Amino acid sequence: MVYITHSGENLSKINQILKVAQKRFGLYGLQKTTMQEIAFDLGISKASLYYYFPDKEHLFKAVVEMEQDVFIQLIDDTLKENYDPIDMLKKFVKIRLDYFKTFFNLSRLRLEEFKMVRPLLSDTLHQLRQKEAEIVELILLQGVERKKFSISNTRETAILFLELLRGLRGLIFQNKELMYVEQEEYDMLYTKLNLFTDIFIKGIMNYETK
Amino acid sequence: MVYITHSGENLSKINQILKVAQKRFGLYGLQKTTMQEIAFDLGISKASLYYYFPDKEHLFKAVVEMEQDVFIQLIDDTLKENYDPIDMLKKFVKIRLDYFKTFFNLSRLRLEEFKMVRPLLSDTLHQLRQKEAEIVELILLQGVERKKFSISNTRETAILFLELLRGLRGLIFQNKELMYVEQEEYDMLYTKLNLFTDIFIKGIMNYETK
DNA sequence: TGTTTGACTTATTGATTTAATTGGTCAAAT
DNA sequence: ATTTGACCAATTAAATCAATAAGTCAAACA
Repeated sequence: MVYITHSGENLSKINQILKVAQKRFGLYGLQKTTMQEIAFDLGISKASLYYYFPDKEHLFKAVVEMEQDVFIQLIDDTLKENYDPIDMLKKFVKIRLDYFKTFFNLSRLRLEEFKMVRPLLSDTLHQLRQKEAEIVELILLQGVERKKFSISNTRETAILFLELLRGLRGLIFQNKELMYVEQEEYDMLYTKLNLFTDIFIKGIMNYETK
Repeated sequence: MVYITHSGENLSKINQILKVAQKRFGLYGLQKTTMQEIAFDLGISKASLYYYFPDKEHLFKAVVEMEQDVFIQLIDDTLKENYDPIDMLKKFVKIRLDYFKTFFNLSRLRLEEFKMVRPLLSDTLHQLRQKEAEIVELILLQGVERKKFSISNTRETAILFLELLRGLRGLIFQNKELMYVEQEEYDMLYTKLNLFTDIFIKGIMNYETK
């Protein structure tokens, strides 16, 4: 994950840096956070920061990757407790929304900046998408196995499902300059997501062996 | 539609202006098109242009409204020939995509500019959304009447369906600076839209009285 | 050897000014 | 009713310069 591999003793230091950086980046975004500020928060010099991370972008990337790991871990843990594919899919939608709620509202990124950052996070975001697709496909496959779902191409369907979720969420930002979302908007989105998920589930249900 | 109501003789002149303006706006967008250029294309002076339209924004708005009228008319005409709700929904999706294909590829707007233009077109776009919602709801209602669909809230479902379409389309622009879309991307989107529409239709189907 | 730092250079950004372009007005002409 | 050249004000684009932040490095330290 991190650019330079460090010895055991300093892993906590890196985590320390990541935590502080996460807070700064979360509050002010990539552009409006300086390396000096992060160093100041840590009580070290800017030069020391560059000992652990080659540049600002790698540090930012490491923070985002850390956040994604937490998200994926949460999904994995929650789905372990569930066994009904339908419930799993619904749970997935909820956890996913909650994650993005905290993620986006912490980082009051301007949409313009998010565009700048995108190429940098391109592969990281791609990996997250892949991981999400795997999770959803797994759920769908379990549904097919138990004769609950009837899906010809589970991979394609999983990706479609995720893109529909993403698309629905994306509509919120269409009129905005800042990426800040009100609670009310999240509630509305959640209602829509549930309505959609119900229809989608019914749309992939197996009615033949009923 | 147009700001000033003119007498019969000059309606063609306004249409003439709209056509020329559409071409210019389509090629270069709102900002990079000057009133002088449009006037030059028409062979009249800039001041004459201001005789027909109070300002640049109203002219632009009139062009967009003209394009929307064409779209709605095409939808209405096509749906008149069809009577199966499922076919109608599929046709709607296709016509809608075709419309936006020509619309977006003509106007190579920068996404940044589109944001600037949005408030100006706010009510116009809202009207189009309303009209689209009416059309889709009508299709759904016909499906319910014929016991083909089972929908508790047709209005809500129609809006959801449209938002899912919009969201899916919106994903294309996420990585772009320019709003130009390759044919290949449209083909992929069309495949996804079809897959989605099939699942959605199955998701609102009535299986009880089968 | 692994870690830290102040002093330094270079690249970006922000503010400011100025010149050029463009949106919009109007009296006069047709 | 329609058209226009001349005009003004507002916006934009380019250029310049100052300030800030990114990133480097030799030396010090543990």
